[in-house]
Amino acid sequence: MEKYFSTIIHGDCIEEMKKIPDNSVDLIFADPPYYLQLPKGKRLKRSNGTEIIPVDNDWDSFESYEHYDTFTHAWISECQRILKPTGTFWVIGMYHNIFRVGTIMQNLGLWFLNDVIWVKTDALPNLNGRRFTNNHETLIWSVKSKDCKKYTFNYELMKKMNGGKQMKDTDWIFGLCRGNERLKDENGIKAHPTQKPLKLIQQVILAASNKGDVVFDPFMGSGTTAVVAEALGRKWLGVERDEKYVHLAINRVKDFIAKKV
Amino acid sequence: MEKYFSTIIHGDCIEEMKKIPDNSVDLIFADPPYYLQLPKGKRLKRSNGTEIIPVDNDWDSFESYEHYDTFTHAWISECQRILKPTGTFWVIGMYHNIFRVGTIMQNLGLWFLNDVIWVKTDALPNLNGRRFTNNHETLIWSVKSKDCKKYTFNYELMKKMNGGKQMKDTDWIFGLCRGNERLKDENGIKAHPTQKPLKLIQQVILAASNKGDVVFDPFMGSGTTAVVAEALGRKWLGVERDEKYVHLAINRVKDFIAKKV
DNA sequence: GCAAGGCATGAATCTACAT
DNA sequence: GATGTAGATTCATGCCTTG
Repeated sequence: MEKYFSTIIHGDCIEEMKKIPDNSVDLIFADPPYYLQLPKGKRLKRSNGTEIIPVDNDWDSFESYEHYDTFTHAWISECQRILKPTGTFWVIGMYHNIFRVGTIMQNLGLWFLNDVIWVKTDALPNLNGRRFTNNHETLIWSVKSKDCKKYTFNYELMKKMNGGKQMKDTDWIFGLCRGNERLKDENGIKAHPTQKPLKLIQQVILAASNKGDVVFDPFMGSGTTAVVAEALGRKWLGVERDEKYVHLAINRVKDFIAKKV
Repeated sequence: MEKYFSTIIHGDCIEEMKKIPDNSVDLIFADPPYYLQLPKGKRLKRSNGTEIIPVDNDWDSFESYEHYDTFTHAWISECQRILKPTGTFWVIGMYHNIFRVGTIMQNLGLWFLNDVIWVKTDALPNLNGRRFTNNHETLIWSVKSKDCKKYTFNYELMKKMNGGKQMKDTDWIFGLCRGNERLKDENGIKAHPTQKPLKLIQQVILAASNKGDVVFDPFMGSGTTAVVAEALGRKWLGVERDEKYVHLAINRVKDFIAKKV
């Protein structure tokens, strides 16, 4: 286990998790593919003619709900296995996928503590006036099983961060990841399509882990979990399937450590 | 069909829906049992010693997730059948049940428009400091199938009600049903454990139906959907299994009509 | 240097119509 | 019916240019 810490493993998360012992991580944060089912190749345009770049990456493509469910069941059951009885497991998603994710979690015996709503402050408006603006994502917060009562939750810290009042599942109000925080490629284009804001992950890690705890992320992407865990003195470990993102995340963490020292 | 309008049918909603023709209702609002899985007989107490009355009614008891799913699949597939291609179907729930409900809806081919968050302004605080305050419920808004594009949505009205800006899925901020609005029995105790606020149902009906449309509610409970539909000039129809609530709702609607005239 | 305004852009299940 | 093209539509934020 120890040899792994503070590294991003390039590989399939299910295969890599199989190498991790039972009951060995304190906190899991997972940002899996959402299976958006957007039409391939079609681009929505703003009135000024600029295009909206959708998430139509290969990693978000599945043949059917059934295929998505099989994949989801596989990685979630590994997460459940490696999670300590005192640990907690977070998954983020949207209405496209979160209901399926939640059902599979319950079927596996994971026990829900909350469904937390990340309310966005600067989401893309609905461009055709046929729906309500899609302005939030949902985080499911769970424990390994119903009888896990002694999980880590820094209630008082959350209360303090919320101005002295008990933090609610709807008090998670953050902007999207943009500006200088958003990683860009050599052409100035966003380097990862779904980079999450530091503040969001920070709140998760502060709420549900302590210094020295092991934080695991099966879909490391641009490495936000790694940077926040490193900054907050947690041990961490991540898996990422796409080599391009592995390099992105490793460099990001290196940069962060270099600037800190 | 016509003979049914503006009535509350006493019976099992699945059996009663079977009598309703295909493609015949414009809007369905459903507030099904949440399957809270609270321990029977246990009562939480406030610090002043008073008891919190939980929802532990028989209608919320199921043997297992599987039984809940079977029941859910049955009533939702009937709703899908009776819904017009131009109509929309709303279901409200919490983290205990909404993920299962959403998965079953997707499996049946219902297509999601939004998941709307009802943010409460006066929810019960978390009493033991082991979770975030549970401050919202989730409404899934859907159409009969993916290809139903011409559904009713009063976009401009919603925008106007939201101060001239596009209404978001997180702009649904209402207090709980309390005070004079909350129905009481002869002893002054709440007459129905989960009575929904008028404002919430009003926003649903205003958003997704027009005058003269048919609104259906398979779990009528205290009759909130009936009262709002009546007030807004919609035709309506409801089913309720518990005879006590049927009488409650009928009297409530009668009172409402009497006061209006 | 500072204020004002221009402009780019965000996990998006788009709609209507013609062929 | 399936497929392709044109069209209408939006809000908050932050960086950058201009004055």
